Formats: sequence, structure tokens, C-alpha cells
Amino acid sequence: MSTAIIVTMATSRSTTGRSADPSATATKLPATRRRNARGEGDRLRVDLLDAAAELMAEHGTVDGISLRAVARRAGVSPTAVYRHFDDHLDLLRESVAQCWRNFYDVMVEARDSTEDPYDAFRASGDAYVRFAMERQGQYRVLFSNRIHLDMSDVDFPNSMESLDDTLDAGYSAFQVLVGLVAAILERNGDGRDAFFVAVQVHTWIHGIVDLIGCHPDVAWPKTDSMLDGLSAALELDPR
Amino acid sequence: MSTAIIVTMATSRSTTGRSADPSATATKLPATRRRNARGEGDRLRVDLLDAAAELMAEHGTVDGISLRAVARRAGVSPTAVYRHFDDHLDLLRESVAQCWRNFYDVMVEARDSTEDPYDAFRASGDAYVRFAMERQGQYRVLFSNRIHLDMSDVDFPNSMESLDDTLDAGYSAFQVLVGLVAAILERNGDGRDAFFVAVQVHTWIHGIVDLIGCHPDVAWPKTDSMLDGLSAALELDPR
DNA sequence: TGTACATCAGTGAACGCGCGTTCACTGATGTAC
DNA sequence: TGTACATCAGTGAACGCGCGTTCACTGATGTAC
Repeated sequence: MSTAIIVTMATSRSTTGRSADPSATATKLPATRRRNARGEGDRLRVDLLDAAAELMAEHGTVDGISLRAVARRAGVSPTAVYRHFDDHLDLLRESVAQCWRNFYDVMVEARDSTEDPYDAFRASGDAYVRFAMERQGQYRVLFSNRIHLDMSDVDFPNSMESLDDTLDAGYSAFQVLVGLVAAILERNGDGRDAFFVAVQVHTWIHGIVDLIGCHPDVAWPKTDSMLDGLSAALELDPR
Repeated sequence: MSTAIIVTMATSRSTTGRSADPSATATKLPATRRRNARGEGDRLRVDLLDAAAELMAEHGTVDGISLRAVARRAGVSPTAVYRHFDDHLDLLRESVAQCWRNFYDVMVEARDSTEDPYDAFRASGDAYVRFAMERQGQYRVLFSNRIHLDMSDVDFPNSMESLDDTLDAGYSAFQVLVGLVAAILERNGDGRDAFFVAVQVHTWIHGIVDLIGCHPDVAWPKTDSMLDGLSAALELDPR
């Protein structure tokens, strides 16, 4: 019986939604939510962060993502957001923090997938590119967004390993890269500074994924050959 | 007498403007315009493109730049915009086209500043980085903006040399880079593909300026040493 | 076992704002007679 | 040389919209007695 009621709600909702805002409903219908049970109100918080992540994935930027749009995507009224976040800015800030945690997890997982330093480096590079390609909007929010939300008071709790609380996940992810580069340089008996080479790697990979992402119409070389070219030029191949 | 009237207008304008929108007037007061003389109405068009470029420089993105904000910056009522542009989108499209022309001019000027291929390459790289740093917002609109305005019907007239009308200024600017790289490869007797190496150069430079621009708080190496590292790793130095 | 009540998870109306766009207009200026 | 008039370069009021935020509310559900 309750199922029948929910179906009716969903139908009437999507109909009115379509007439009110055709472009929004064309890509995705407002989610049909059943209200959370008594003790599970915090689940809406997760749903809102997911909804914001989806919108970031579509927009590729954090401005232009309205509180109302996030609520709409989560299938909830705008006012419900205020039960879990202070205001619009707080919602966006927490959403970006969530994206950083996701990115950090992906990097660490790739690094730990193998013992060999060359394989680990290549796996991380592939994972980086895959994250940037498949979750382009989220990637851009992290690395190519000039809007600066003050993230200093957002804490990054233990996701896969314990994070130093004074560092944010972005810096931690970069430290992973420095470690990977350092391992290769040591193996190769290469005296270069691991930090500098890691910056070289990161700037170059970022340029590759950002330019290709922003100009998909251009006939770019395959990303695989770009990555091969990168590790060759920077001498991070096995010798 | 007419001067006195203009001064009075300007005073009352800036006063009301300050009370209405303090943040906007804090950075820049609305320009005091004297109305263009009879045959010179087109000068407003240039003023509007300049105003849009200024706003791009501040925002770093094309969305969020409202027609009303551009008019305000140019010291003109929103409706006056419609005398020169079809609508909001048309205004933004033409503004972006103007940025592309500026960038192309800068690249060509740097290339033509010397005969030596290594010097020309380095001068262009410096000019690229300088453009990206000094006009960060405009740079990002060109190279790091996912919003795709359909530019296919915007024509890029002869700026410093005649442009093939079927190509846009962005592609032309990239051809300048391919030419620079080809000259160096030829001089060095290097058999690599100039297009592929030019893509390597561009992706890397873009990554450098974009990452540094987006994360100015990070302790990056000097851009000079990054550029040195780039030409060394890609073997584009004199041999 | 039944019921009153506090708590929880939200909703819906309303506000003032800036936006893109339209419409009717204004007032200076060059030009035809 | 004087004047009527067309043109030009804009202005100002108004519209409907989505926005962030506020306020008072609703109705289901667990719990104390």
C-alpha cells in the first residue's frame, strides 16, 4: 500500500517537474526518496553530498551549483539542507572535501596494488588519468578551480590510512606521488630531487588531462602514448 | 556647463552605486561615460568587450559574467548592450573571440622577436607564461573553461597576419608552436614528430601555469626552472 | 498493554535580490529644404 | 541663414525567473508512564 502511494507521488512529481524545468528533468528525474526512519536522518547528508558530486561532475565547477539544485537532485526540499549544513557555502565546502577524500583513496589504492615501484608509478598515473576522465567535473573542482573555498577547518578523517590532520587530502595525495617518484629515483640511482620531479610529473599530467578534457574536439594523441612520452622524457622508466 | 552636469551625474551615480552594491564599487567605480557622438556609436562595442575582458580577468570563467555586470562596468544601462550584441550569449562569445585574438597576437609577436629558433621558442614560452600569469582570468577562459560556446560562426579577421578563416585563432596559435618546435628539431637533426612534441610542450606548459594559478598557496618551484626543466626533458635545447 | 508526548525528518509559503529581456521613451545632432 | 525632421545613442520601468534564507508548520515514530 505504501508502495502504491510512493509510485503516485513519483509520477505527479516528474510530471510537474518536466513542465517547470525541462532541461533539468531531461538529464535526470528528481530522485524518489522515502523519508528516512527515526535514527537515520544522517543518511540525507550523504545523499546531499552525492547529489552535489553528481552536479560537480556535470558542471565542472563549484560556482553555479545552487543549494536548491542539490536539494532537487536529492529529491528533497531546499530547507531540508539546513538540517545538515550551515548554509550554501558549507554545503559546497563539504562536497569538495568529499571529492578530495575520493581522489586520495583512488591514488592510495593504485599505489598499493603492486610492490614494484615502476608498476606502482604507472598504475597511479593510469588511475589519475582515469579519475580525471571518468569524473571530469570532480577532477576539475579539485585541480582546476579558481574559486577558493576556505578549507582550513574541514577535517579529513581516516579514509584508507590515517591522515595527518594538519594536512589536507590534496597535499597528502601529492605526498603519495613524491613517494612513488622517490622510489624510482632510488632504484635507478638517480640523484635528482624527488619533489622537483614529482612537480614535473604532476604539472604535466594535469596539463594533459585538463587540456584534453577542455578541448575534446581536438585530435589529441592517445593518452597512453602521452604517458609513455612523459615517463620517457622524465627518465622514470626501468633502466 | 556641460562638464558641470557630467560631474554632477558621476557623483550621484557613484554614491547610489556604493550604497546599492558595495563590493562591486569597492573594486571599481562604474565608469563615467560621456555619450558617444553621432557617428561613433560603435565605440561602445569596444568598451563592452574591454569590460567583459576585465570581468573575465577577475572571474577566470565565462559563466557568472552577467550582461548587466558588463554594462555596469562599461558605465551604461543593460539595454544599451542590445544595440551591439544579439543577447547575453552573443556578448560572451564575442568577448572570448577577442581574447583569442589577443593571445594569438602575443604569440606571434614573441616568435617574430628573433631569428634564432631556440631564442624564439624560449621567448614564446616566456610570453605564454606571462600571458597566463598576468591575464590569468583570460587565459583560463581560453584554455581551461569547460563551458563551450559555439564559436564556429565567429570570424577572426587579420590581426597581425592573415588567418585562414576556417581555423580559429586557438588552432592558429598552436600552429605557431608546431612551427617553432619543427625549426628546433630540424636544427638538431632530431627525427621526432613536431606535432607530437608540440602537444607535449603545450600540455606541460598548460599544466604548469594552470596548477600554479589555481593553487598559489603551494610552494612551487620557480617557473623559470620549470621551463628549463621542460626544454631539457624534451631535448629542445641547443646541442 | 494503552496512551500521551517529545523528538525527529522533514515541508511550504514567503522575503528580497540580481538576472535576461521587452517595450516605449528621450534628447542631442546632423541634414534637407 | 533658419527650421523641421529623421536618425542616432542611448535610458528607465517592468516582466517573470531562480536564487539563498527565514519562519512557522506537519506528521510519523519511539518512549515514558
